[in-house]
Amino acid sequence: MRSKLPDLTNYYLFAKVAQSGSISAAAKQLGMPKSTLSRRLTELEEEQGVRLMHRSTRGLKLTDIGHAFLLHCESLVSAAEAAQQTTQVVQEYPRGDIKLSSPYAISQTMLKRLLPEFLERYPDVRIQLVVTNTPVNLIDDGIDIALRVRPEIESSSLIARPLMDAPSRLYASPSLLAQFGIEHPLDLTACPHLSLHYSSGRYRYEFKHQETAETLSISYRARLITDDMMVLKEAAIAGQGVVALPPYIVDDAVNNGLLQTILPQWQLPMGIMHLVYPHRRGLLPAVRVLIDFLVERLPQLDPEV
Amino acid sequence: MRSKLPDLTNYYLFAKVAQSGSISAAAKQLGMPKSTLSRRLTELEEEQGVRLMHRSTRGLKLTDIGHAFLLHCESLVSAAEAAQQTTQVVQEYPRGDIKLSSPYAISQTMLKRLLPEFLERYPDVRIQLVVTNTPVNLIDDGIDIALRVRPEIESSSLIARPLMDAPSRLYASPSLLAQFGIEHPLDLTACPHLSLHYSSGRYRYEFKHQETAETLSISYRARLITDDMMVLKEAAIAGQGVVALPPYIVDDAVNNGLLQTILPQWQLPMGIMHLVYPHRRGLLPAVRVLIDFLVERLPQLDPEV
DNA sequence: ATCTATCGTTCCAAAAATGGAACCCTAATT
DNA sequence: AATTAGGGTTCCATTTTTGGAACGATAGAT
Repeated sequence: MRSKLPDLTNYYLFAKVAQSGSISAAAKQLGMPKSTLSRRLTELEEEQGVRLMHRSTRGLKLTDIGHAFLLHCESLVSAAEAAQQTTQVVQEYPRGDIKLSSPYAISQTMLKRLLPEFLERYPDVRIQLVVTNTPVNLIDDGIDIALRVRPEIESSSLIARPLMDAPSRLYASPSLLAQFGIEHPLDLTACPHLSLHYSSGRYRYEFKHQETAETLSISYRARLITDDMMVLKEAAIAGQGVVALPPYIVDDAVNNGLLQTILPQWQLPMGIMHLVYPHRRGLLPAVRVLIDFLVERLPQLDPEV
Repeated sequence: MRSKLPDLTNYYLFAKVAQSGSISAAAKQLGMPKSTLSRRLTELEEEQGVRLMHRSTRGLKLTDIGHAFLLHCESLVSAAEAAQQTTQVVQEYPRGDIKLSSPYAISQTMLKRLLPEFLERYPDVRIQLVVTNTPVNLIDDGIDIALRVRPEIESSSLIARPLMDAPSRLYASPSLLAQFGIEHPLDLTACPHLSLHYSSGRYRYEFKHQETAETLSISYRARLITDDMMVLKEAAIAGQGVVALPPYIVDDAVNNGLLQTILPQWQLPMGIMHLVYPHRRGLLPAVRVLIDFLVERLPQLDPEV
């Protein structure tokens, strides 16, 4: 434990004065009054209990100890300048490392097409893409930007930017539909289901009729539960059950006739795809341009898989 | 020119906080209120324009840039500690380098006998003995202690410690005295002289009778002028002239009958042997003990050559 | 689900640092 | 020898910083 903590700025000032050879010259160079400089050097000497420089009317002269002390002060100044440089260089233009978090689905359908373009445009930016369907803690995991799809944007200390609506629809294979003719939500109680994993444990469809606004809640027990939308898609194509997925995931399969939309009149809760980041202030250029890039390009992305 | 100079203490505080993992812990460790610490870290981030750490209710977590910044801060702290050590280690006990200045005469008759004892007593002290008869500028030449013999102690910004009176007396060889019977100062106008070099150019004896207090000033032109008292002594022994010298230089020659004291009733101006050093405050132990040693031992030194 | 301990931040009166002017001192110049 | 220019120091009203207390927020415990 230290009873009195030293003002390291005095070390820096001492180095400057030693270089200049006089307090007056150093004061002019530093743009500070010589009275302050004089006082702080005296403080430094008293704090150290040692005379570092002899005063005369024509300037200063370092003592032997002053010389030895100066050597370390100079390396201190170098370290300070190096530290400063690490923070300044990343602010000049987009450069440096970004850690981006995304769910599988978005990564595989969208980011894989967008990120190469971004990297091309900003050659000094490196991206670490963390793909996971489990919720991430931006701060604990050191994430700069996270892409999320949630029923609503949760308030938190993070900044959120909505990107696009992410509706889900029900899909099934023609073969399954042939087996279970599904004309109404209540018909779903009879057929098998596939589902994303919900940590809440609430496996149910919250339907709302798009014209009558009638609501209907159907519980189900899924035969296959996973975080991987692509696995669900393939299982659905194989006729293993009904599944709720975002259209952009299954559009190609629908176009090819491998899957069909079920109950188009009944809407499922809308998800909102958005990105979050820790704060607006002190946003690095690299992070800022990636946010801007994603905000601009993701909503306009043509879903063609 | 820098418009706003950074407070390097904040770098140090940041390093401490990064180590501790929280502001509260670091505040306790540093013995400062956490409000100050919090404020100064915020200052640091604003000054750098970058977020160095993410705050949460359970502590702090460095950003990537914070980590990079920390590396340099740690080397800054190391430099500061090394600097501090250079000033502290010489204050613990007498150790380190001393530059001591002395005239030839004192060096050859006194210091040569005293310094070995001092070095023996303080094994971690090194002495650089600068022997010269020309006046030295303590500050320009980096002298810690200077021995001087002057008619009076000049006032200056230096600290002076009187050691002993340094009277001069007139000496000559028996052969010279046989040739020039000297019974009165006026007899000196006829005989040859040897003299120390006086930059003032005033070569004269300022006599004062020790009983009548009568004064008498005798000018002379010396046949040999030098800074080296030993040369003068040998020349006097060789019968080349009358010379004014301190007794301790010539005592052995007087005892051996090689020289004789002239005009013992007439006193020459007293010199004062003293030592000077730049300041009392911040005196290093090594310098202090050498001063004490010289003040104690030099006056008591038995002149036996 | 509620409570609690502990974190970081904010507030504002008190304490400390600041800096322009005046000052003293001495080396270099006249 | 007298003068002057240029250096470091001191003074004190002003500005800035400080730090104990109150506050707000949240992760972990009950």
